[in-house]
Amino acid sequence: MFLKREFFKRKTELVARDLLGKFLVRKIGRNILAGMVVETEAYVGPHDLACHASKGRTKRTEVMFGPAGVWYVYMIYGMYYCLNIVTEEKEYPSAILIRALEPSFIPSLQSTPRTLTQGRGKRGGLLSNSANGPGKLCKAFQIDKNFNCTSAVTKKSKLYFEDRGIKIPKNKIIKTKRIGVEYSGQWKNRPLRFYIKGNRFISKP
DNA sequence: CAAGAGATCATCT
DNA sequence: GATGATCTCTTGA
Repeated sequence: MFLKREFFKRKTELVARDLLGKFLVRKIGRNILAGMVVETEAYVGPHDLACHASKGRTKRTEVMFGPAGVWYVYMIYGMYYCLNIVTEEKEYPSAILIRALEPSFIPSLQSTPRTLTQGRGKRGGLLSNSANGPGKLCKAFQIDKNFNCTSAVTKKSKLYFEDRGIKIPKNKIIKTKRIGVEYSGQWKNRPLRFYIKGNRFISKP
């Protein structure tokens, strides 16, 4: 089943944790790519100095002040895109960065199974290094600025989440500090990064 | 292995 | 004009 707005309209930390084990699904023409979310980071509001919205309401951050279940995609370092899903109530700017996916086959396709091999070289097969980072997963899933401000919770969306019945037990979830936010003062050490313990598709231990 | 540099541009000052 | 929610490649121990 596909995740609706209600799922995202909750405390960001909770959503970030619950997103582990869910599947990101991307439709490209007749093809479908999917991957299980194995790593996320929460950016939890206007006082979170690592959250872009802490700098105020600007053209770029506007989307985070809107309703939950909308994509926030931005370019970073002039080279990569980062995919985020907006959470919580309107007017409360918060989002979750999707940091890594475990590539998967799509059992429902009876034709040749597709794997996540679009992003980088190498021949077919499950690549452990094609979606293990926010920039790389966007490349692999062909996600760019066109998705910014679009909804993830309408049926016609070409990018959305599914619950396929996988539950990650609490003792399998690691909670630690976020990556690349050294500038954010006290917030840099807050445990707002979540990943599945022992999973080999995460971006960093 | 770890550490450092460079690529490259949208966004904000 | 500076900087970054990144990644890959190079260097050196």
